[in-house]
Amino acid sequence: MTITQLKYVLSVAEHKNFTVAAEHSFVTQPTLSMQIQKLEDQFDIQIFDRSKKPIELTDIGKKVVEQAKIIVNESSRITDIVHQHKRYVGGEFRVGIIPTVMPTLLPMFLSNFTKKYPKVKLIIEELTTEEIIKKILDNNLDAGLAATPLENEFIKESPLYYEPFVGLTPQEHRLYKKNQIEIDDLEMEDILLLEDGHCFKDNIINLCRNYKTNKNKGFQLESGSFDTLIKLSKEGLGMTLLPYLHTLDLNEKDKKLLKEFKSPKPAREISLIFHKTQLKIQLIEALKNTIDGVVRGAISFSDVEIISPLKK
Amino acid sequence: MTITQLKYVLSVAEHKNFTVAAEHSFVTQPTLSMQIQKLEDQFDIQIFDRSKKPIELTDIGKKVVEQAKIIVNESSRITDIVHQHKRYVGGEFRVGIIPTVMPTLLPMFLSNFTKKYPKVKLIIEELTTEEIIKKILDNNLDAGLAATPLENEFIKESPLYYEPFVGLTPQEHRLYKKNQIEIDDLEMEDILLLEDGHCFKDNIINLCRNYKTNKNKGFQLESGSFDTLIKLSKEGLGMTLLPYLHTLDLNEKDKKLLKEFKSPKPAREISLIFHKTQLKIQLIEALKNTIDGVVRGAISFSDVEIISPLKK
DNA sequence: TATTTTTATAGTAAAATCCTATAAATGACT
DNA sequence: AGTCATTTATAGGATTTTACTATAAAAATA
Repeated sequence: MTITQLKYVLSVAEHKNFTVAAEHSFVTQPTLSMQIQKLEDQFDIQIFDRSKKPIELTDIGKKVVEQAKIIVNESSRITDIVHQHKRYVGGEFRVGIIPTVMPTLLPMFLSNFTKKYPKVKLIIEELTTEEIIKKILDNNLDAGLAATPLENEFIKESPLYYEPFVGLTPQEHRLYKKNQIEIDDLEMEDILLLEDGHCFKDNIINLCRNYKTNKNKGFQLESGSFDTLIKLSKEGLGMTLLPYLHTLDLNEKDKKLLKEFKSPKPAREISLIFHKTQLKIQLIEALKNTIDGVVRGAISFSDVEIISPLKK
Repeated sequence: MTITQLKYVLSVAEHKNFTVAAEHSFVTQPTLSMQIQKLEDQFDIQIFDRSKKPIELTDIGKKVVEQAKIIVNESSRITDIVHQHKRYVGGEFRVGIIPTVMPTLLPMFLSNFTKKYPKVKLIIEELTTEEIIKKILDNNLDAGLAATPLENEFIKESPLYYEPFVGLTPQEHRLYKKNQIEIDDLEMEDILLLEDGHCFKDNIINLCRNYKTNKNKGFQLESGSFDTLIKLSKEGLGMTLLPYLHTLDLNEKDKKLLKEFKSPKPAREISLIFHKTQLKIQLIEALKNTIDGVVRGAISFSDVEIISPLKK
């Protein structure tokens, strides 16, 4: 039994197809087929049921795949251990970023990072907080950028910045006249929210819920992007709340609609998160330092009240 | 990197010698040396400091060895998983037995077991309870026979029998006249005990401590074998306590010195113990069934009071 | 039935692994 | 220091393994 064979098995288990699996493993299909056959012969088992289309795992195949995952995963850690020892900053670095952070933060640090660490192959994925956590725990992701605190015992959080919520009120809105708004001013019913899955939505819900009972009237509108929310808001459908960094690239006209909160401003905490075992710690620290550097100029609120991003 | 290379590394780490390691790996020394060099070259590290005699691990070498242990261990589990699926009862089966159980129990089941399961290569080691637990947790042992309960969260216990303690009193002893003895009769000071490390000693200490404060006078004599204790006892140095099965092969003269406890007799619980993950579960169940079978005829006390084998 | 897609097999080239023989290095001992 | 013994490294070749190309066989689709 070799690690290579196990990788081939995992590839077929993933793609349910020998030909595709072979391509992803950068070998020809006969090579992969024969190695898997060898493994099956050695243990005298069938890992795959080739009669089904698409190919299925047998009962014992499922167990073997589970164990193979562990072995391949643990094997890949040796490389990390060596890199860590050498303080080598390079190799693949897979980072997940939540959608409400991606468009504002990524442009700020991406080119800086790739220039400073040319040997790192940065792989960025836009994912929800739940997906990021799951992938970090499964070792399918090396780090994530998400709103915290997450209260997950296996995940470590390293806060990067506090991003206040900023109100955006249409001219007809009851709060339009106010210079600054307060949490108590908010009425859950007339706030336009992002669709489910975005932790920013949960941030807002928690923000309101902290100070008054949620009347639970159901939200009239849910959208996946702030741009849509802003447009709808300007149509007079209600106010909305934006994360601070998103307000920076509004046009001058729209900026007039913004309403800051009174200090301490309610804010979300954005952190670099990663597995407690701290694999690829140099890469993580390199990324943290890079983001710290670019963020310092753009956002540095300290007198804030952190709102939880968790569904209650 | 291959699993074979990692095994070679572990072998050298264990034996601190390439030549010896090669023998234990059933390859020639150049083969092993070259494979280790290949691994070192691939990661561009030195795993071993060959200038030291005997060979030492480098700092990074230690980390690599730790990870290699995990990988090799997880790899070996695949075989177990396949065997388990096939309900195959065979292969190596490593069992640790505590010294006070070994001589009485092993002869009872050994030949039965090897006859019934000729494909199993049974490897028996005499070890203390602590050593058995450690080795089970490290996957250096598949099962153990020890006094329970152990209160270890990773170890499962499957009780086999309850073995009462039996007193042995010399003729001059104050208890010699009694027909049956009671726990309250015991005086810690005049009981001859096994030396430290035997859980049977802790059994006895717990037995006495349960009913009267230990006067902590220090024990006059400690020995590693019951035979010695019996001889010393007959010299008039005090009474001693034996596990029931040990009393069966005393000569007739000595048997007259035995004093049973009143029911419920204090007893130790002897269990088959193994890792919660239940690797090699068929083998474990095969062994349990075999022992159950032979034990039923020899020992079947039920109205007993189980004494803890743990140091308090 | 013909066509396409997918997996298995055959034969061969490339590579990796292991062996024997031997050199080099290290330590021990005279 | 010089010799011997022990241990690790190197060289060269045999064997085995892995991977490739080409193609057959099987299954699914049309």
